[in-house]
Amino acid sequence: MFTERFLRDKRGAALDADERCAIEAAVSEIREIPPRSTVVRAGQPVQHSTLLIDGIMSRYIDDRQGMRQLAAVHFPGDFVDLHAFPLKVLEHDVQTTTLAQVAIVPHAALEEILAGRPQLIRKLWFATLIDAAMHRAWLFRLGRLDAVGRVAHFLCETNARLVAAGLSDGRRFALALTQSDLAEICGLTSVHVNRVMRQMREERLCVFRSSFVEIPDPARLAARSQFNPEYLYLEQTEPFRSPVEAI
Amino acid sequence: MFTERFLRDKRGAALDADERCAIEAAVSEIREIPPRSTVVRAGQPVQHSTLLIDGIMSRYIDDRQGMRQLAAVHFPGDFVDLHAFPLKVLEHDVQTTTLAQVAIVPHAALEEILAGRPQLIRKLWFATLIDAAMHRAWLFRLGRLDAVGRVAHFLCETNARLVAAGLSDGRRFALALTQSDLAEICGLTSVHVNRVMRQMREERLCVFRSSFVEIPDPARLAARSQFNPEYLYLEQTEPFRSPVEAI
DNA sequence: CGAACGTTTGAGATGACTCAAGCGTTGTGG
DNA sequence: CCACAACGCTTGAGTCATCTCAAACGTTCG
Repeated sequence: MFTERFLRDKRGAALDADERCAIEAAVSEIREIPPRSTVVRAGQPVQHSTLLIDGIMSRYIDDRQGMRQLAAVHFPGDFVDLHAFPLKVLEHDVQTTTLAQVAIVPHAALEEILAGRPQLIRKLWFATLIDAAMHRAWLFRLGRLDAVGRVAHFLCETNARLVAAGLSDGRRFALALTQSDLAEICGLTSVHVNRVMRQMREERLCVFRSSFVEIPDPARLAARSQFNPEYLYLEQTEPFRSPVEAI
Repeated sequence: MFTERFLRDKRGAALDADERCAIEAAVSEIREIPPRSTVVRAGQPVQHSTLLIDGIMSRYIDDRQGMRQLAAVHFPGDFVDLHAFPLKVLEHDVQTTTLAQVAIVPHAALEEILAGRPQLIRKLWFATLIDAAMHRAWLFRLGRLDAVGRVAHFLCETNARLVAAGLSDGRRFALALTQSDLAEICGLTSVHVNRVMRQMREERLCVFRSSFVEIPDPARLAARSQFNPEYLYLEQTEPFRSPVEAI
């Protein structure tokens, strides 16, 4: 079901059968949303949150000149705008990046199922704090890495998350992002992302072509970008060790 | 008392008398911590959280070459590492920046007072999500602003937060940070921060000297840095309007 | 008085940006 | 079924913001 991937593989926060049933019961609707559609606009009251079943969504802040900075990218299993549940209003926009299938969870229904389940509240809180931990990793990426490092760091993170979601084998995965998306994630221009991708290809760090990422040596990519998966609070971090490190 | 400033001025999340009493009862100890002391180290289990009463603390991630990226700066009234309560372990370090006076809240005691207070849980959750919203604003700052914009944005944010805490009159406030601290906040080198400060002084955007900040025209500084205080979820945003805008 | 620390300035290097153009693919309407 | 528009990718040339390295200066504190 659609709660299958939510919090799975998160250290000590995986949902039990009752909690999954409860969340599924709180879903009012399953919906398909076209690509590049705004789901939540900054400053507007939010009555429900969306659990992403399929596709990619993102959260971002625009500047006055039309430049955009992404603050998060969401993959299947993410409770995209759960933040809006305690906050009531968001200060940023939420958009589908690709065609997305989502489960709508009205806040009123969420409120009801949380009534007798203090542990579930704690797990939802935990989930939002992992988002915050990812924000911090992104701050490190933008503040202290060069262009190649930033892209590499993002791809390491994405690989790790998709492995946890069962959507990457650790070296290859589908990723329906454009070079412009990558630029908005990494605080770069799309032109420069293009040059970075070429360099990474030449150095055999990673190949990103036609919505597909291939990482020949995940440990080398992680080293280049100082990627340390601790902040994802995953159950086990084995998949991120290279054969060389593991020996 | 030391809970006086916590969540004050936060839209719809201010503590009531009972909640403040409860938190104060949960405090095990008031402590002074010398400047530049590490309070929490990444990866180590945390048993208590610290409510900052006086001074400045910060949370950061170091890279391999000794460069540091701050992810948050905390002022009096902030529940500094409340994140550690649901997370149990942090993925970043927490340090005092100046001499700090803190109230220690053991997680076990916090657990007890939360038992019969679902509203308080919600408010603590809210408080951690405001930190996440600040992280997003910082991402925008690092990803899309130039050096002057970044420093200006940080000073606008700090001014707004200190106004809410009663520690700034909206134009002048004490800020015991070095130019190196500012560099670690803004993803710059301290040398460049120095040049930026000079430029801002020359353009009368703001003067930062001997731990004191003076902003002649807050609206102009906000415009230069595209600062929009929405993400701080403050009760009223009046103090951030310039006389010109207000008319 | 000297050490430590923070600030200030200069000169030169470089990484990322801007502007501009061309190319390839996809989808759509004549 | 072709033409063309729209979009994303690629590349080049030149510019500019920020960095690095280096040195000097001021202040504080023991």
